[in-house]
Formats: sequence, structure tokens, C-alpha cells
Amino acid sequence: MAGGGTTAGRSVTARALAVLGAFDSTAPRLTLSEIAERSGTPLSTAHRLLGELTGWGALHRRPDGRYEIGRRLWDLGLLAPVQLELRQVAAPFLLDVHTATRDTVHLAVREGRSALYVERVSGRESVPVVSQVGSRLPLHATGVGKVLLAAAPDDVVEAVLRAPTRETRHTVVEPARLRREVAEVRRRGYARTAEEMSLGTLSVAVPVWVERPAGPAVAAALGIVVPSHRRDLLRLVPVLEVAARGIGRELARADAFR
Amino acid sequence: MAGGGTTAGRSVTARALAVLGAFDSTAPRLTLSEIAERSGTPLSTAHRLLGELTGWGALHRRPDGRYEIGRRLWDLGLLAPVQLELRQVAAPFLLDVHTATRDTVHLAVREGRSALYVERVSGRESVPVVSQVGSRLPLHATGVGKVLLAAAPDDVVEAVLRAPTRETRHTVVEPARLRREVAEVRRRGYARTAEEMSLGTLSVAVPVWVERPAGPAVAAALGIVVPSHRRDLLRLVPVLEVAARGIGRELARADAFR
DNA sequence: CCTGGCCTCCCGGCCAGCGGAAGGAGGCTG
DNA sequence: CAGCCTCCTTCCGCTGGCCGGGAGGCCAGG
Repeated sequence: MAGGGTTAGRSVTARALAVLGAFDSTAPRLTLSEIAERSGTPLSTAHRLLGELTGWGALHRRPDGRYEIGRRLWDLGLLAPVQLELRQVAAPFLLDVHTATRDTVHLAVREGRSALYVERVSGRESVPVVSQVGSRLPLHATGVGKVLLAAAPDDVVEAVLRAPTRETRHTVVEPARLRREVAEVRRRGYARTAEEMSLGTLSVAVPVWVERPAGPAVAAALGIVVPSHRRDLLRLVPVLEVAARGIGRELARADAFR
Repeated sequence: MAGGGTTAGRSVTARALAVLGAFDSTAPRLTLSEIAERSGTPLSTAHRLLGELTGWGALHRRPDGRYEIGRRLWDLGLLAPVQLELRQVAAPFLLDVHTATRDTVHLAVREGRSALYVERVSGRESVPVVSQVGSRLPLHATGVGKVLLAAAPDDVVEAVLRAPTRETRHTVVEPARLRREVAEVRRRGYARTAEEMSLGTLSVAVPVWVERPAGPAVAAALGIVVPSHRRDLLRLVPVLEVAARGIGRELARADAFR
């Protein structure tokens, strides 16, 4: 019997987490063997862990035998600070902007070298966009991304400028030009893009400033995406600014309250 | 050394899950000792598990030392079917209803003997309501709850009627009267409440029917909450019905697509 | 300076978890 | 309809990873 001989130092918890980690947005529903393979766990081990995770409610087993994320993990996820603080505070303001403009409105925060989309309001008549809540998109090719990039520490800016991906034929990838854009965003207080992430859409975005004991900081970026035939893009900047200031004020209050 | 002697059969995974389970909406931020106590885990064991969970990103440790749910669990939660299928399909329709009415709109599903609030659209000018995304409220005291109750199997109805909680002085708790209301909801196709869950608000709700291979079924309930001085509550029923039918159709399509 | 609360780290015994392998269920093919 | 394949479930004895008491550190308050 091989026994635990080949466990290679991975702890039980690490294996259980690896099993959970097998799920992602490209694979939200998996069979036992897929999970075993994706998590690098022997079949029978995966089977046992899945039994426990399912029993607790972290996962759910469908009638067809496949596994998916369970309600209990959904619940836990709702307790994450990004959800509990940012989203709940910001949602009504995004709604205001959407009501005034009828376009797709986004709220994103920086996570490493990506923009993490935290909230989105988009009706059925809005332009189709790639971003969803939970998506991570590059900092250099979206409106909210550029705002977050302009507010990021220098080492992040340098790392992003070193290898900007080309998303469409309009994506700006020249480091010098990106550097100029970042400076411009800092000066003007808003960012704009034209078909740099997906063809047929323009975007503008502004920072959400929050007063903290340590001084003002950019906590998020608020942006709007419109079809590319629109001419009056900059008209939206004041609308976004009003909402962003409202969000910032509420966040500062929430911070003070702890 | 006590060793594993007193483990009482709880598996490692069960302990790790117990640690996660220490978090809930009333306690989204916890210290090590609180977690140890709430999860019934010895301090040093909790400490070790927290280290692993934090390392993986399931939890996050704040500068002040307390733990909270991490981004990675938030991500995973977004993959739950309730989020991925229902919410994403329904969100634009809730938005439509909100735009037309400016009131707070809810989508809920039944989970056991509770109504689980899955999505909510509410501006800043809407009436304040207790429900949040992820809340569980009683089936007998809310609009969406009554709709879900009317669609529930008999044993659930009986169980709910046996011990209805009194939420406000207007809550209907007499089993006979509740039974009559359920029959009425089934006949009329909508439910209404008047200050039964929180004072100062009325609500109406309709079922979301989905065509399935096994026949039509109520997948969710769509409801709206308005301040109690409004007189034209029933005017909203057709609005909700249009949206509910739209959601049902999209869900059936999504089902077919798998 | 002491006290108390809270966190971090250490260590050796022991049992819970490990995973290969056999067997079952179901579906597709020739 | 037999044969084959894929996928899932269960079994079981060995062993290495987990357990948790306790020592010690850190910090705030008295």
C-alpha cells in the first residue's frame, strides 16, 4: 500500500482548498474526475473531500452527478469586505448614474496588476461588454483600469508598462504613450478609452477618493461604457464625479464607524 | 501530550470548515480567539488552520489582526448557481421594474422554510427595508415569501403554518387565515402584504414560472416594496408580471442550453 | 512594574487520512 | 447482445501529518 507516502507535504486543508480551487468562471460545474485532475488530487481522495465539502454545503451535487458551488459558500462570499463595504455603499450611486444615462456603469478596484470589477449596473439595452462582476481586466486598456493605474504606486505602473497586452487593434501598448496618459489622468481627474478593450465601445471613468486618517486615497474607480457612435462622452464626467464623491463620502463614514 | 486523542472524530476538513463557519452576517470580522471559540476549535489549532486559509486567500487578515472573508471566497461564491444563473438573468429585469417605479425590487427563492433574497435593486430614495442580498426572511410575512409559500409542497406549507413568527403587530399568524391567503395567492397569481414584516411598508409579489421538461414550476418570486401611504399598489402587478415572464423565458432558455 | 488578554510557536505521540485497486453502473459501438 | 470504455464508489492497512497543551512574546491599562 502506498499509504500517505506520496503526500508530498500538502496538508489536508491545502488539498481541500485545491478541490475548491478547481472551480473557476470557465468551469463552474465539474465532474469528480475533472476536479481530481484540475486539483492534482488522486481520485479517491478528491471523492472523500468532495463528500465532506458537499455535506457542509460548500459544494452542491447536481442530479447529473456534477458538482457546483453551494449556497453556503455564496453566503460566505457575501461577507467579504469588497461586498459588504464597497458594493453595498456604491450600488445606489451606480443606479443613479445608470438611471440618468441608461448606459453600463462599473465600479472596480485594483487587485495587483488588474482591475477587479466589483459592481456593475447594466440594462438590457446597454452595449454588450466583456466585464462581469468578479472579472479581472488589464489596467491599461479600460477606463476604470487607467484611473486605478494612475493612482497605483510606481512599481505597479512600471510593471504594467513593461508588458501591456494588446486587446484590440486600438489598444495603447507603447509605454511612452501610456506614461503620458497616466500623467494626463492624474492632472485631469478622469480617464477615457476608445475601443481599447472591445471594439465598438468608448468609456470614461473617474476615481473615487476617500478621506482617511492617513490622507485622501483612491479606493475605487467609477466608469461608464457607451457605444462608439456617441459624441458627447465628456458630458458624462460631471455625472460620474457627483456619484464618485457621494460614494467616497459614504465610505469615509463607514470607515469611521469601523 | 494530548495528541490527536481528543479529536472526537471531527475531520481536519470539518475543522477548517468550522473555522469558516464562524463567520456570519452578524460577525463578519473576527479575532483569533473569537474564531476558536465560535468554531469550537482549540486556539492553536484554529491558529494553524487560519494560517492556511489566509495563505490561500480564503480569508484575509486585516492590519488590526482580525480576520475577514477573502477575495478568493468572494470569487468562488460568484460561481454559485443562484448567482450565475438566476441573478445574472434576472438583474436587467429588476432594473427595468425599478426604472419604471423607483421602488425597491426583490428577487427571492425558497430555501427550506425561508425566503432567500437573491437580488435586490434599490435606490437611495426607496423605503428602507430589512432585506439584503443573502438574507433569509420568513415565508408567511413578506410578499415574495407568500408567493413562494403558495408554490411550496404541502409539508412545507404545513410546517410554516404550525409556527408562524410575529414580526410586527400586523403580521398574520392565524393558521386559518394564512391558509386562506395561500389559496388566494394561487388563484389570483400575486401576493400582497401590509406592514407584516416592517412597519410603514406594503409589498406585492408575483411568481416567476419556468417551463421545464417536467412541466411548469415556480423558480423564484419577484416583489416590490413601497411606502405604506401608496394607494395604487395593484397597479404594479402587471409591471411585475411582465418582468417575471421575461425572467422565466430567459431561465428556460438557459436551462435548455444546460 | 505588574496583570491580563491575546497571539505565536514548538514538539513528540498517535490516529485520521491516504490512495491503489477492485468492483459496480451506465452508455456507446460494432 | 457482448464487449468495451468511462466514470464513480468503496475498501483497507500503513504511516506521516495533525493535534493541542503549554511556554513565551507583545501590548495596553492600571
